[in-house]
Amino acid sequence: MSLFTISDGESRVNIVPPQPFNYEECLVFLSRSAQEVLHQVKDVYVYKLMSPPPPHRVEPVLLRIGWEPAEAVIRIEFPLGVPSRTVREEAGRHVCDWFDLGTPLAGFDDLLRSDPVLSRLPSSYRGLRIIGFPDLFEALSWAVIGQQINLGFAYTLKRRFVERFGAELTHGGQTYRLHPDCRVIAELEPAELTALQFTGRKAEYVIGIARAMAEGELSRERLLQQEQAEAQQTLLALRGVGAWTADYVRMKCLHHTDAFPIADVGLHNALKVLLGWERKPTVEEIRRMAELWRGWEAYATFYLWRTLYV
DNA sequence: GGCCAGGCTAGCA
DNA sequence: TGCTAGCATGGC
Repeated sequence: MSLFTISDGESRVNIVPPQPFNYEECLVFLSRSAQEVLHQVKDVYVYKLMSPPPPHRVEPVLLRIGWEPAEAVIRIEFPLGVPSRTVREEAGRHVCDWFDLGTPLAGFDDLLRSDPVLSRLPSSYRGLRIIGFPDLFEALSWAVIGQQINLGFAYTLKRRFVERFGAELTHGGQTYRLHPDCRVIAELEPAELTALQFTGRKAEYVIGIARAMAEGELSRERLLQQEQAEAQQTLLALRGVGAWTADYVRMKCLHHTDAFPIADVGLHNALKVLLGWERKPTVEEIRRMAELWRGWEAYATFYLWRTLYV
């Protein structure tokens, strides 16, 4: 049985999310960077372009996602016109995937109250879900781009990458964009990415990953069929993917709630502040405090990151 | 100008 | 298996 219910209202799609679910908190996360190019938050709506599933590869579909408090539903509308039922259903699945509505949060909810560290988090976070990446190539590209550089510059690189190689659609004076397709990136030479100020290494990594995906050696479907540890090994075998990236991708794309990018600098900073320490905790110290989080490390990390967004 | 940034690889002991 | 130099660049 599915945790969420999608109903097709002909012109729009309603999703009844599982409890707890907190749309406001999801908006905070989605608004965290003014440099984001793959979605826009306006008022209480999120706009996102979705590539329709094959064989419906026609135009990308613009989604307007909102919250209907009276009915407690997530509502998806289609500003460019109502697409076919198949595409509407895909849009429903896409949003459920993006907002991680398939994960029952009751266990983590208990942890938020009982854990000595996590109970320090604002209770207003309750119902925040891991906003992820339905697209594996997007998840891997973003992780590689963000390695060892400050986030502001990471967003700059992503914006150039998306604007240069992604599909776009303009509506009402606003341009909406799709993440570049792996088949496009697979054909590039590193120089075409270093021209955007990717380092030589990042250029090689992203193109190598794109080629593995374009050739069918690597796919989200296959990773989802694997056990969590096996998926980790599959990801680690990719050049440019270390433990942090593999955990990040499992957390944000495969919905693995035990994924734990423990070396993450943002996680360390968040814990330092939350605990009121003078220094950042060591990885060993984090490992010990995370013993109680077993199975929920990904959500603990995501909630700790949330403290960094003011 | 120095240090840090949502790390990773290759080489070495 | 474990450690580290080197990578490369922007932001502060």
